Amino acid sequence: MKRKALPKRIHAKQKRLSPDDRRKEFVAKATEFFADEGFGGGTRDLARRLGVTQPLLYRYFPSKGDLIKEVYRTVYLEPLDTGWEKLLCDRSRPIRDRLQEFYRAYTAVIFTRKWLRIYLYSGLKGLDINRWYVGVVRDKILTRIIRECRHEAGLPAHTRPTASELEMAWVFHSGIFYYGVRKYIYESPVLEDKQQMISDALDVFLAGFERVFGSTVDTGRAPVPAAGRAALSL
Amino acid sequence: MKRKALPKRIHAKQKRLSPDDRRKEFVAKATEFFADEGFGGGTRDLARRLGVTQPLLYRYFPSKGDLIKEVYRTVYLEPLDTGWEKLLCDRSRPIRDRLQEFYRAYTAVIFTRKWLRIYLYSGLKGLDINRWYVGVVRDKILTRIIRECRHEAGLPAHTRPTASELEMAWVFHSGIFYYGVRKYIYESPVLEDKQQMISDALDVFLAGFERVFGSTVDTGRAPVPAAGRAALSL
DNA sequence: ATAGTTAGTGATCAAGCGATAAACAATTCA
DNA sequence: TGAATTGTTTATCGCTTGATCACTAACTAT
Repeated sequence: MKRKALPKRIHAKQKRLSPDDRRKEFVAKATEFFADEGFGGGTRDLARRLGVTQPLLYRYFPSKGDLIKEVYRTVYLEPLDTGWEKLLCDRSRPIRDRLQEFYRAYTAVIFTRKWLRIYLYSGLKGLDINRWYVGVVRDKILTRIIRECRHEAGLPAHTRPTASELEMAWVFHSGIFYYGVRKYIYESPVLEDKQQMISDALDVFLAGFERVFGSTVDTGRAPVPAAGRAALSL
Repeated sequence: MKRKALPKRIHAKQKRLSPDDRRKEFVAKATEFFADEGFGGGTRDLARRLGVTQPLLYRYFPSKGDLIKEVYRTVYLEPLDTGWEKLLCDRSRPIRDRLQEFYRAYTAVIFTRKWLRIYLYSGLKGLDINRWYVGVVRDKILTRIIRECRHEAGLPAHTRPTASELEMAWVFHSGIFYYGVRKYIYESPVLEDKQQMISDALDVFLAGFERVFGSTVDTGRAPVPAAGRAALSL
């Protein structure tokens, strides 16, 4: 591209990017690379994919582990905190709309081959950042969802969710999450229309939640239907 | 234990097991080992855990890959096919009981650190056996569940499930599945009572399914409530 | 007992790994 | 222009990996 004089040695490509751009490029492509190969992938293969030589990586990152940490940081933190909490709590809109929009936006971020694979790999490594992320989902998302569901059902919404309620929110959330795993990790055929999946899942969850945990306010049913939470009879 | 005369060399332990027992022991412990370390774990570490030397592995398995294949086989195939299909289709019992018992049994098999980790690792490798397993779950479990749900809701139960119905079964199933992942992979606190989680999830799913996909037969509601499957309004 | 078979071991190879040091090339500034 | 600086490569080190080979010791059959 931009080469003044032919160097004596035949260096196929010598870009000489600004350090900051180079670093960002390294982290971005390393994310893809480790998503594909797992974190056992070699630094030589990674460098080949980057179009540079392997030792150059060590000018930008002290060790492979540090590069990986940076990959984690960008994957986990970059897409987060985009006003989702406020969206979930905006009671001027119907709860169903809020949840639908939230999950549309949330899945638009995490339903990529890259994100899901890095997430699963880091989960298998038992990393702290993964535990932290699970905690964030629980406290910032699921707890709010339950609060809003309670409010909708005419239940007191200011107390902390019960363990059972939280668990149901997890089951619902994980069900949606696994749609992405099936599609991008297992590469299994899924319902092509993601929005409909979310919509249906929401319908099932909201209807079921109210019926199982809801009060008598607007249903006329007993608070906890006997058939609904019956003990296992076998 | 059983040593006639002290050998000249100090061989700490020389068990000399029958080949068949040895092989089984190797596969079993290799499963645990790879579940812990991932399939990148070294053969030397594995051998150390087995209490033998590394070359001995190659007397029983031509290569590390072959050993791993055998691990897959035992993990995936061994616990399968225990009459679950018949259980699901036994219409002499209430559908809720059947599903509850099925998921109690199913999760008793797969909710182990070992099973879940091997499953996730193999999924990330994109192995055929993993795709096969996903197909089995879809055809042998979820399709039957939907058929029974339809029967329960007074819908025709002999036609193949729609893509939407199948997707909802996946969301439900995955939600339960991920309870195990949260507990054994992320080691995150979960609702201690697994049975209650299953029970509640079932209640939500059954109530929601009937409301979203159900007919008018026993509910007196419109077949597809307008509010239930409304298009997203944003 | 003794010969034959085979489970198990120690030593080692070639290849690949992460990481380092020194040489070189491109840019910047005097 | 020439010196200093910094990005990039070549060459290489020490270590680990999967795999192999020759050998030893335990079991089996006669």
